[in-house]
Amino acid sequence: MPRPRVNLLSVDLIADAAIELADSGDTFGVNALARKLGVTPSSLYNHVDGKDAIIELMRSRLGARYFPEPVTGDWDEIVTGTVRGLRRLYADHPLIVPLIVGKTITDPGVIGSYDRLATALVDAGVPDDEVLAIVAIVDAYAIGFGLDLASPDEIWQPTVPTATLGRLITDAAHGAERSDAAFEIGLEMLVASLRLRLQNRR
Amino acid sequence: MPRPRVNLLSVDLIADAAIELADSGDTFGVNALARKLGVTPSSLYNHVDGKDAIIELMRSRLGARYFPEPVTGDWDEIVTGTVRGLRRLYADHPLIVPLIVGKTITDPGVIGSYDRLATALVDAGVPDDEVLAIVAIVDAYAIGFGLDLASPDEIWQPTVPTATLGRLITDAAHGAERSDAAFEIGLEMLVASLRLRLQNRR
DNA sequence: ACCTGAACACCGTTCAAGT
DNA sequence: ACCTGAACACCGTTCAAGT
Repeated sequence: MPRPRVNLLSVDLIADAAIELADSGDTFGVNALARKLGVTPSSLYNHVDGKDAIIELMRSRLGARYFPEPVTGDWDEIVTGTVRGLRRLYADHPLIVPLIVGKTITDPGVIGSYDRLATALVDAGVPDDEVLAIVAIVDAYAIGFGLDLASPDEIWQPTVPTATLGRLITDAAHGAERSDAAFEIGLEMLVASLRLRLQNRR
Repeated sequence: MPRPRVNLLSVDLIADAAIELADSGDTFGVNALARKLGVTPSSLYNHVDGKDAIIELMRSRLGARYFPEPVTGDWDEIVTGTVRGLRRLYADHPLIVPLIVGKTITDPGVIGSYDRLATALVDAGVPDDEVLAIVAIVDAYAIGFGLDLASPDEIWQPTVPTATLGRLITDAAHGAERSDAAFEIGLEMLVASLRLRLQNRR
């Protein structure tokens, strides 16, 4: 019964199924993932090192998918390219954001992306002790918009009368175009602010 | 044996213990919380509606503690006041951020804070369909800096050589003052951008 | 009204046993 | 090398039983 001639699992299969499971909205977990793959939970441990490793695997796989090649160019092109990529990733897979937020990043590919961003900022003249903060801001901006795209009517759920919030939430058709426009404006603001900050430093 | 003459639990006791537990870094959960309170897990359900309700209770209690009175003033004062308050909250309790992020906000006090911010933006002339996005950005900015303050050397953990990131992480003494300065600069950038955006709309 | 203790369905993880 | 099945310690939640 055990061990069919052709393998049932692989790291890639697990990663893809994990992403699908998270996207579906069902509660994410090792057991549910095994169920989805038609396999016993313990089988997964032949390929992967537990739940956290699976989550890191999802980050890695999505990173590779949304950044098939390194973002290059001037520092501002790297910033906008990276933020736009992250935003598409989070917009397409908003439900993985709560899963990965706050978890340590180890995947070499993803580390490489942040490293190139940090290098570009250093090369552009940003003082060392501010680079990490700026990278974090850039990341937070993308995550924030990803979460916003997810479903704003689930972020705030007023149980008492409100002056403005309740009306805005019900009014918000929440079209992708409108959110896209707001995102681009915010990104321009971000880059303009960084540019200003750089000029003052030189 | 059960039911001592004086109650062992109350909503406030549970909330405070939950915050302490989360801050301690031990894995957060109903069982661990009950253990900390010297009580059976099922006892908690006489006062509180389960794990998610406890987390929302933590948000409520911390919100009341860090915003003892409503933030008032012009829209920009409300923005800066709210962001600074949120940032102090997240900086003092960084480990609750992963717990609350992405979870629906229902607490009337916290809803009220966001409602006042939204109202101020509407009054200042921000178009309805952009207010929610801006509120989300403001929130993401505070959360991002809260996470950043937590422990940056745990966010990125390079396993391969890096050009810049590894050096910055080891160099970053990560003093509170330096992070404070970066936060204030970023906040000024944020408000300046919003102000510019408002002028163009009028 | 408030707490216990038993029970339930479910976690994530380990490991011996099979091929 | 890869999968199963049993086992483990642990979840969150419900509920009858006690005072």
